[in-house]
Amino acid sequence: MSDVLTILKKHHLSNTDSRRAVLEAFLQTEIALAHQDIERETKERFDRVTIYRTLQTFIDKGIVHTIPSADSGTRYALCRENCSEGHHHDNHVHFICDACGRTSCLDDVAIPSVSLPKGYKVGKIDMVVNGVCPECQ
Amino acid sequence: MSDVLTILKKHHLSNTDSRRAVLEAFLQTEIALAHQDIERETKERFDRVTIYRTLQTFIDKGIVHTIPSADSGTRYALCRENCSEGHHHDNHVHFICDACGRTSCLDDVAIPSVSLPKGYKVGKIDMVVNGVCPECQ
DNA sequence: GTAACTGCAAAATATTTGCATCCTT
DNA sequence: AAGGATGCAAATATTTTGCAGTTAC
Repeated sequence: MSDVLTILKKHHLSNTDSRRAVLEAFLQTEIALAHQDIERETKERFDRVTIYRTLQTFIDKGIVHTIPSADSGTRYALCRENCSEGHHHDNHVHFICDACGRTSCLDDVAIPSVSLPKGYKVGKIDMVVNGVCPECQ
Repeated sequence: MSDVLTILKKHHLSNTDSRRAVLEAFLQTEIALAHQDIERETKERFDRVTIYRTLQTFIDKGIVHTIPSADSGTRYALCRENCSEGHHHDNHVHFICDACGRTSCLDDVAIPSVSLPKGYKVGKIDMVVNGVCPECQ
């Protein structure tokens, strides 16, 4: 069974055209995708709204995560492991290349721990590095 | 001379109503402000567009910085020090409270260093912690 | 067959641009 | 006086919602 169907089954999601196409778009790339990238990758076969809803479903189920950014818009990437419904565990650093604009997950770089002042309860931690990627050097 | 005028003068900006009002809004709060917060704080005296342009000017001059977020929209906070035109040096952790929704700068918490794989050139690093703030515990 | 998913229309929200006018220096 | 800043109108972009028709199981 294909990866795509495995993922859908694992998360108890029905097997629809748009879910398969969006998942395939993620599996075929190393980088994080913006909503617009996904429309293009799926060859405009699906309505914009359907893609928004599909992405939201995937986020709810722990299949993809969003990457924070101050400048560019929201980007999405596959969760590599351990994410379950309603609870993301992404613990890796994200990298945004200022030259090519691409966002990627550095799956092998763990977010270092940080200690906050007394009274703060820590949930999720995001770390986003901007710079120049190896391809653009 | 007021803080506000000192800041404007330091960055060679003309002394206008909207710039004074926006700066005062930042000086009167501990938390990061969204565009909409600023409209409210300045009592809708200024056009939405003017506030966008004022904020962009402040970012360009190194007076405020934006805080990345995956969910909520862009938020802005004063740079405490060391930022100069075209170059931000914010090295502190940002905190977003999931209970009250407020975003704040933890000026005393430095972003820990992280080493990336060979080939990546590091520019800016952002760290955003989500959780529950002391007031909401 | 039924609940869930999709497409379309439209609303709501966010941000940018052009231009004429006004204000700061 | 001159250049920059502002307000208004409008364009553009992004995301959400309602609803009727379609599809997966």
